[in-house]
Amino acid sequence: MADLAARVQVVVPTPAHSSLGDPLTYASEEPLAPGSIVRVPLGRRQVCGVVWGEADESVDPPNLKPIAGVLGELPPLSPAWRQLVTFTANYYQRSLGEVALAALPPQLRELDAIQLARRLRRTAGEGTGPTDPPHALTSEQDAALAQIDAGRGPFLLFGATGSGKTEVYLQAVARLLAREPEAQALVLVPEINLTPQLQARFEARFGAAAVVAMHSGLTPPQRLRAWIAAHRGQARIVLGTRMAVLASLPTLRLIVVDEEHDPSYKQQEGARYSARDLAIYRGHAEAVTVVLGSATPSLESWQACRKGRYRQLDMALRVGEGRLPAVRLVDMQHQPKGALFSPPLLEAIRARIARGEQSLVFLNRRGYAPVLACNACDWKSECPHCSAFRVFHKIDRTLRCHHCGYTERVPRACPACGNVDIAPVGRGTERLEEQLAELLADAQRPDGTTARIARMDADTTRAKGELERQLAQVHAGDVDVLVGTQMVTKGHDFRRITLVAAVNPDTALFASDFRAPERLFALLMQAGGRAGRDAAQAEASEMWVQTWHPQHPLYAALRRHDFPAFAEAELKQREAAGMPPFAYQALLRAEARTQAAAQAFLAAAAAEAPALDPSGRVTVYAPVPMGVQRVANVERAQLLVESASRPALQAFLAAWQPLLQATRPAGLIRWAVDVDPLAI
DNA sequence: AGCACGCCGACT
DNA sequence: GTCGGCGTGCTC
Repeated sequence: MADLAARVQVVVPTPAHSSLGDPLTYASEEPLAPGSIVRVPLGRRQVCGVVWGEADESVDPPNLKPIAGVLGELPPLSPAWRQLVTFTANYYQRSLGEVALAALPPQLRELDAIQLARRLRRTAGEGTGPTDPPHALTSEQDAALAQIDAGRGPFLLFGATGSGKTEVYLQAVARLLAREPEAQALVLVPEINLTPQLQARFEARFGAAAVVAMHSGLTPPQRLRAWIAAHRGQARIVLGTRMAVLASLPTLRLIVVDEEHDPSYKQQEGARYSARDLAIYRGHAEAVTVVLGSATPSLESWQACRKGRYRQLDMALRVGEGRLPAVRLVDMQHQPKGALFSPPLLEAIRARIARGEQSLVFLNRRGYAPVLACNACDWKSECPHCSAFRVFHKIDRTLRCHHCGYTERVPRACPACGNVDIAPVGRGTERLEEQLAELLADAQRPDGTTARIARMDADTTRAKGELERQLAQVHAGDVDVLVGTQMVTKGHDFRRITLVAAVNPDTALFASDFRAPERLFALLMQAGGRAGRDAAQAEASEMWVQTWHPQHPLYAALRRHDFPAFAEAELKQREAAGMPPFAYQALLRAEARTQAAAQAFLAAAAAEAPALDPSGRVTVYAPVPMGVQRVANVERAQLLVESASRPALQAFLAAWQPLLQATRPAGLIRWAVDVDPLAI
């Protein structure tokens, strides 16, 4: 072999459980700076990797391969970025390479040095300059900003919907850039859908050239361009979804996490990180100001404020004359049996239609009905590949499995007994739309025409551009009643909506998932926030909740728009039950051919536990099948690990990892650890 | 995770 | 007789 003087350690995108979790050693003609992006041979293929350091001279593996290429035109990734990746990999039990490469734009993996050089020469367009001057601040906004200016936080900006949190973010960024023109700000939002609106506001304020978007909806070249602009410190403001928290930002000074309670911040596959938690870590490690914003903060963040770890900034008032809608609870026990819409709600919707106002009705279930059942035998529309029912979609007469996607035409007769009398059980948004159309057939708009009802959910917005088209329709006033899943409650600014109704939210009150009430409260508050955004209509705005438990404390707090009371009550329960945020959790998940094989792996893993935790600070529970036990013919089971001490849990997981790698029973397909799971 | 090699069922 | 199923093993 040629004289390759240097040895470098390189992280490559291999999973932690492949026994290739550690950096690999390669030969190089010259030393390479840590953080350099390289291409290296791995087995029979070539992969992208990141130089992590110099290899120990004493070890001399027999078959050192040489580095295949270096993307030398890019500055190396900074020590701070590598530290962030290291922390993320350790904390979430993944390999360095998997996290590092997931944080780089996918196209970077395919380019060689020459192709990259060509891309780098292409300069970015000018774009429009700022058009929107700073708005006048309320005293609450002013006070919040003063605090953000004075300290690093982390801050929790607790502001009602409509209290002007976005203006605080904008001016916090403006003040930062005025102070430090080279600084960078990172603004995170929960969903791709919400980036265009926010991007428009930031571009209007700072000019298009200052802002780049970073999310999975971009094309590969757009993503590469955005990443490079951030990495070279050219982009002043990076606006993105959770993935953006891992972006290379050499002069980062401020991180904003909008709607910090939103579950979308937790990645649900691969490295299952929480972008909100990593933002906090990054703020701490890189001396960066962090602002979390929400009208309904996560109980984790709320508790951190109570303990003085975060600084709470209150903004209780709506900007202008706006006020939060009155909450009306309909006691369904006093309504006609089996009615999906109670008469008073229906009446309220009619009144809105007659006045030319809009209503928003939501139900968190797609399709026409969740199950189709035979009236003669016990056949139900089970999915042959999953332990779940296929959902009846009337619109194209299909039965669709929402877990594996398996779709069939609805049978003419019962497949089991031949009976033609098969009927939908339960209801989804399609059926809601249909029933509402019948019930409101005689409702008249101010001009005497009939009411127009539309539905918006994942099914109607799947096609590209459909979401925007439907939103525009609502804005234009072409819709009187909008029916949808909870996607209609997120962020969209519907000016003419004066009634929001939750048709059947009770299920979350008694769900087995201990976070269900927290999510329900946030959902209902957010939904209520859709109504009465226009000050002129705020008086008439109402949030309707149909419930069988009108006396439930959650609804009592909702009625007063009293998140603090809800949070106090919920935290008290969590503390008594020893649940997060008073305990830290991790799940070990296994997928296998058979349920027995999945559980055997988990049981073997659990058997190792006592030796790893002699002080007994970590509790390992028994393996259980997952809620939906079988998906696409794969059996799934999981095991909960819990500790009151985060370091104890972390130490346990770190010690457990190599043992898990060694346990490989027959039939096991894969396994993964989920640290700080959102649902168990 | 890829991507190989390696042994058992239905097609030209 | 081959094409191809996916089970196990390896990658500096």
